[in-house]
Amino acid sequence: MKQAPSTARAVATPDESSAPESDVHLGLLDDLIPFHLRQAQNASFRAFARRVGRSDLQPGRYATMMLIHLNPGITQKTLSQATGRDTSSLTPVLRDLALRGLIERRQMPSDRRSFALSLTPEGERALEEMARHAQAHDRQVDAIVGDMKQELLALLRRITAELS
Amino acid sequence: MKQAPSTARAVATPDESSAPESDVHLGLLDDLIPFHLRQAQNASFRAFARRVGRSDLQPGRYATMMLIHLNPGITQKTLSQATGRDTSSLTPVLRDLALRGLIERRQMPSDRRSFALSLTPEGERALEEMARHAQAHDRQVDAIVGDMKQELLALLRRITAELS
DNA sequence: TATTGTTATACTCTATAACTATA
DNA sequence: TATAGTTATAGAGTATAACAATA
Repeated sequence: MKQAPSTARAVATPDESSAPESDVHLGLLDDLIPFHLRQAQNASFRAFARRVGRSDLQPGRYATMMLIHLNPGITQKTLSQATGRDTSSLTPVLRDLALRGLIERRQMPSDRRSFALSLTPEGERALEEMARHAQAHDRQVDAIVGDMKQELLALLRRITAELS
Repeated sequence: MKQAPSTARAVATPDESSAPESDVHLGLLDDLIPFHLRQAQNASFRAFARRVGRSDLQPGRYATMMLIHLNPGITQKTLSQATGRDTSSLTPVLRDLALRGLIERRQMPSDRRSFALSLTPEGERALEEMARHAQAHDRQVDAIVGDMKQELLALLRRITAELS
């Protein structure tokens, strides 16, 4: 992910606009959606990680567990599609979660190649603890966005859908 | 980074809303800004990477080079602040770019602890080639967002600023 | 003492290719 | 033949801690 600028500018002389971090010139970057999408996502992730701190469950595992919680019996294939990852990326994550007793994998009788995923009671507890941090984070971002939330969500969903 | 949901839902029975990837239930996730921020950023990055293909310059290097281009003489410290990374994360990236002849590092006479970064002519050429891909990507995202672009940029900038 | 940057090290996330087992 | 998932392997990106050079 990253940004996407445009024509390169000759040398210095950039015009600043908003100065997100320091007084670094962003030039044309400042008008590009992919750039700011990344900056915002990055800031949001770090803020969330800061909240979670040295918790047992790391931020990266949260979406995975939440999706399993919301879709008990989901297979790895479906889960990988939902998050846009290859199934091989999911294997070590799920193995780790299973080893720690947070998820359960049951071979499906109908198709023994597949495994139905679900959270264990301990997994549900871990998820709820993480959810407390997440809720605080969500509320903070909601407050920043204010009454534009629905419009923002609509735009983000559209970007995701059309670029997938 | 990830998303942040909230209260866990008991078992199945999730209400879907928008079905971004497959027909996976998103439940409360679907109403959370951090979640969709990540999904959109992820989709945007992948779309950009797809465009660039097996190019010499990878997407991850693009923002770094663009910022050096826009701010010739910038130091590693300032650059790391602008992108929210630790200086130690930047070291290998800059070393690689320097080895490939794309950037130049001049020790500053005023403070010999610092190095002034700039693109070489070859670096400028590489950046311009990458910028062509980026422009096409930018235009695609612009088209998706339509006339809401300025509002979206304003929201993303605000999220970045307030969570930093 | 404080700051810029590097080194050593480690961890997370991700992918590709080859593979197993099922279908 | 095609699909679900694993293994082996690799690469990108990031961080912390200890350090060197300089301020």
